[in-house]
Amino acid sequence: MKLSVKSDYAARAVLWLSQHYQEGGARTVEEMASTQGIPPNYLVQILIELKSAQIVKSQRGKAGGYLLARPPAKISFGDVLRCVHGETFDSPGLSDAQCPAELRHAWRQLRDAVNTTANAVTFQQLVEAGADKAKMYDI
Amino acid sequence: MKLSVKSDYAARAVLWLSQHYQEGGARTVEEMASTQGIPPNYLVQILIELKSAQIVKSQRGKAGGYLLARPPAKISFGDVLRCVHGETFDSPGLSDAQCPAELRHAWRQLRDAVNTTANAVTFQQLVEAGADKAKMYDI
DNA sequence: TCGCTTTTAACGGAAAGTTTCACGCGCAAG
DNA sequence: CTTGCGCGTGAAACTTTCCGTTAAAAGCGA
Repeated sequence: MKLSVKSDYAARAVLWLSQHYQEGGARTVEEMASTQGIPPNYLVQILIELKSAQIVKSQRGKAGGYLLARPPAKISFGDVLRCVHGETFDSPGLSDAQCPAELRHAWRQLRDAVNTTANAVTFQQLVEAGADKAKMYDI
Repeated sequence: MKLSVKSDYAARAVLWLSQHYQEGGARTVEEMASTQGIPPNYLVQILIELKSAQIVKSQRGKAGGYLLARPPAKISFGDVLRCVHGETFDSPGLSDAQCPAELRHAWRQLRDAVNTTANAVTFQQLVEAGADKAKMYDI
């Protein structure tokens, strides 16, 4: 089960915004795209989806750009995945009546496993993990 | 993250072969396809992949067909998923150097969660779960 | 040899994913 | 109030994967 780059791009964007959340100002798409290695025009589309999911918000005009809609501690990995793809995990078997009941049960187990772990990871945690690692190199 | 019908078809096929494992004989593709609601010509391709992964084996000629290569207790859900798709879980971020280390860690957590739960489910368990449920209706 | 089955390769339409382009809109500073 | 900067939006072009079909080759048993 291979998922597309879109979710990776989205996660990078949210992580980067999380790392700059303290500073408060809005960040431009261009800066985000160049530092994260994402095609700028594609990133725009992703950010719009993230915005309609209330994960980020935007400011227009001069000094405009994007920033998180809420603190990184309140944004989970699952939130971002659900925004980009429909669900964190989905199989045709889950909605096909032809699929045997015992098999659907297995699919549900997988879905639940992904959901719980994805919901447990917040971007606050990721930022702290990155900061800790950076601190190690400071010694 | 939506996965294709292919894995569902493959799981149904293996489950069905598991349910007939005791009887010993080989089952034809045609029978499998019609009872499980799978396009026969597509099922052929899937079975060949399952065969090359040593999950099923085949017999040619009259009274030919497919049967499991080993007991259902030794076949996990993860085995079938890995056969059909490359891995049970894969994100571009896992292999892209551009992806921040802390993010890759999150991807790994998800991958590991899927792997462990998918490996924990055997087709023996699924068959028993189905049999138990059938027994309930016998009363 | 003949009929039954798997095996293999190739084909093609449909859908999704990825990227780029062009132009309209809103805010704020000058 | 105009102008410049950056977001907003839709659509086009392109690539890749998915899904299923077709047809011919080859093995096995009677």
